[in-house]
Amino acid sequence: MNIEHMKTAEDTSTSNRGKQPLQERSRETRRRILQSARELFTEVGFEETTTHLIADRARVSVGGLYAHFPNKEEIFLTIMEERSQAIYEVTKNCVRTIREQGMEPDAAIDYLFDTLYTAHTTYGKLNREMQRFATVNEEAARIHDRWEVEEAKEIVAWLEEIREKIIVDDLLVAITIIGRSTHELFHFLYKYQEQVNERRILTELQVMFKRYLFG
Amino acid sequence: MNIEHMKTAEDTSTSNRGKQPLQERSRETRRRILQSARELFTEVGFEETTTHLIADRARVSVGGLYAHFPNKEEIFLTIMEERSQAIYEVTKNCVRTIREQGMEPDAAIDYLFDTLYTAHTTYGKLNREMQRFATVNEEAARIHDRWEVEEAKEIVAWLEEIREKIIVDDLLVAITIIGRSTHELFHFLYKYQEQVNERRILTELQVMFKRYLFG
Amino acid sequence: MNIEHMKTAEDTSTSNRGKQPLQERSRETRRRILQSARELFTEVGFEETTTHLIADRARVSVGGLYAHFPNKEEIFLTIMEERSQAIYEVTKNCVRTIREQGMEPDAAIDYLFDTLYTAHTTYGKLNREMQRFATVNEEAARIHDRWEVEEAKEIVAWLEEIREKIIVDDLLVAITIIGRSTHELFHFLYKYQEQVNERRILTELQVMFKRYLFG
Amino acid sequence: MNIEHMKTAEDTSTSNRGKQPLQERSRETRRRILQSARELFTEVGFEETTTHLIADRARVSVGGLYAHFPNKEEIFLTIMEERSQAIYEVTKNCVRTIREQGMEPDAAIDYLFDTLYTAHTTYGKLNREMQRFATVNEEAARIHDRWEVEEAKEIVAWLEEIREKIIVDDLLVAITIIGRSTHELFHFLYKYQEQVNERRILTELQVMFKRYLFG
DNA sequence: GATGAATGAGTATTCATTCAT
DNA sequence: GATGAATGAATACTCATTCAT
Repeated sequence: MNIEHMKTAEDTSTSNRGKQPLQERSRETRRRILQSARELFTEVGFEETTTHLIADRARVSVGGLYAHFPNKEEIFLTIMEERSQAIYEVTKNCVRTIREQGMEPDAAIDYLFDTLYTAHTTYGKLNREMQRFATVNEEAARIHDRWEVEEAKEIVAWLEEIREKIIVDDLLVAITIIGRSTHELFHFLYKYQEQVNERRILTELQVMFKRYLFG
Repeated sequence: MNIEHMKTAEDTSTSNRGKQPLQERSRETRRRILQSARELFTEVGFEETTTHLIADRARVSVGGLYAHFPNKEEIFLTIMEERSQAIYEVTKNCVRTIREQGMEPDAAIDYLFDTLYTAHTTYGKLNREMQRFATVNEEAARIHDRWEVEEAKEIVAWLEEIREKIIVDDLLVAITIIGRSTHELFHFLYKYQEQVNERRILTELQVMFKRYLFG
Repeated sequence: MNIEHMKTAEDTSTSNRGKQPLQERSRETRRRILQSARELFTEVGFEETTTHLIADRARVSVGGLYAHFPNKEEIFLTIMEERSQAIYEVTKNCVRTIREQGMEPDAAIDYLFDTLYTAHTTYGKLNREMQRFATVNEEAARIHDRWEVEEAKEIVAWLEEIREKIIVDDLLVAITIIGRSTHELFHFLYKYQEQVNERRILTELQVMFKRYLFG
Repeated sequence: MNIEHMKTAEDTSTSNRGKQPLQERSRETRRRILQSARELFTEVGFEETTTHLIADRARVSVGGLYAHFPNKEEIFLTIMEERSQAIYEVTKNCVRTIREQGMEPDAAIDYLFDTLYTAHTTYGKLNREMQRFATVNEEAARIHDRWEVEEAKEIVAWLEEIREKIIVDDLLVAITIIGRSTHELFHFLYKYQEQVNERRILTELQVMFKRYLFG
């Protein structure tokens, strides 16, 4: 992850992952496959999700799967791409709102993290599976890193605008630390939400970041 | 993970995972099996490590594996237990040294994190695999949580001693956040050590935690 | 084996053991698998028949086996069900013929046992394997008992019609004894057919039963 | 099984099955092995009884087993021989008692079958396992047949003495039929003793044989 | 394009037997 | 003689992928 040389996500656009079917019926089938796969990856993880399981749930034949995707891995990567982009969009919109409403830094941090937490929670287990996959699979690592950089860029751009209020030297390093910590804690909260005080921990996390950024 | 009701790890000591062979030859074999398995789990992860692979590398027959461990899972759990305890011991010794040398809080944080980072780096990928395994396997989750609690207790005990210097309300919540963030960043550093400025990020992490705890 | 509460076999019909494939090619494969398995179970018994052996002989891949049956056990049970039903049909038809032709009891017994012996001989060793399997496997025991009861019902029904010629009190007990003895002797004859006078022993068995039933 | 050319069991004496250890300690070990194996074969059958199980129960090492017997099969055969002889002795003693007490044929049949049933019941499942083993293993078949002939000879000898009361022509064939039927029914009674009227069926079996032999 | 039957290499695990100590 | 650690061939079963229809 070369955080220095940021490229925009569009450069290496992923829109042509798998085949791009021309007909409407086919697009609908592809959608159903992705939907089923996303559910299954979320419920039981990548390894435990068999191609038969995906096909059955999508009401497609196993062979049909391979008309749309070259292999199971590529199905996961497609979903990973989609999902990463979705999270990026949330961040981007957050930052826009913060700007438009001229939020105070403290309030902005609260707003940003609350929103992201909600976005994360929807596919809690899938996020973890994506992170794990990036450990094992080169292409997944590329996707993960690319979107992480995109997200960082959005936030850094905003922080630049309020640079004088920030006591941290290296914004990129700061965002890296904050980003990774956040993801880990989000996952922790997702997993132990029954046993810990979710709100309490989320708030404390915001306190830590505010103290770090603004003193 | 019930961080409130802390038990000491010794209570549920794991020293008798697998069979305890009587003969020296057997103990040596067991050691070789664990060594090979540890290497393979680190290199390619749990799923990709086959029993034949472990056996071959340990210069044991497949059957031999099963004379020492009831199944592949138990081999992993044994290694996980061992490794978790080792990390805990490092923490414990750190805290002792901090106390004995009467270190200043700031210096203590630096010392603690530098030491832990070194300890982590040795088996970087294995740590991640352990964390992932805890996601999927109940017994692994128990081991993970148990040792995490032990570690937290050590650090909290020290923080209590310098309570007046700390501006955080809930020490347990603080340690949870710090602990999780730390593990994640350690893993990040391990993975990208070639591409990022390791020292720079580690220092910045310490800065964040110091600001959070001491203002 | 509750011989008192007779249900008809049709109630718990087994026709849907394994998957019912839709395509003709698939049905043909299933037939080949059952054929090979039947041969092998007959030749070497259940334990010694490996899934690879069945697959090879059926000119199917191992995986193919599992597309048609969930496991090796179920293959055996399917064959057992089939075979048990076949024997039952023979009995049923015998009794019908006896009735239609108004056979004398003595002649009827001769006819019944000769016919059943022929039916048994075709799969002599398989019958024994089935009996043994019923010793070890609950479902096999159920199948065995169910069809034994069906057979007994047919014969008892006929005996009721000629009740006044029978000197035995409890027809059910009598049929149980006769049935079990018959199976055992049939197996004996099958095994030692080379070394003993088949006809001689079969005749003598009929004599014993006639004397027992009719005095 | 050539029932015509009867040899005495002593001819092919089995006394040298396995090694004949000289020392007392060794004989004691051998006894313990056979005892454990007999129990296990009875409880779970031949296949399910592992050499480790036998060794553990006999408080011997696995290797120790092989000092006394060349393989697992031979352990079974030794037990089979022993057990067959024991049953033969019961029959022999029965016949002696019948003779000494000058029992009437009817009473003698009752006495014989009641005694044999008791003898069988003690190792019900083991008997079945022996019979099954004789199906699969040549040597086991030889043992089975040899002792069956011995038993038959004892009974035939007695029947010869009361020849004028017997309406059956060929005593050997009669005894074969009776013997096989008896074993099968004994096993049936052993297996279903909870669900059927044991006494009722046993009595009826005796009735059948008496009618057959004496009219 | 779609189907689903078929493939077969790959997996964890078992267990009778051997043999160095 | 005895031990018990070690062997390794063998087993049932899985599943991503292919391909004839």
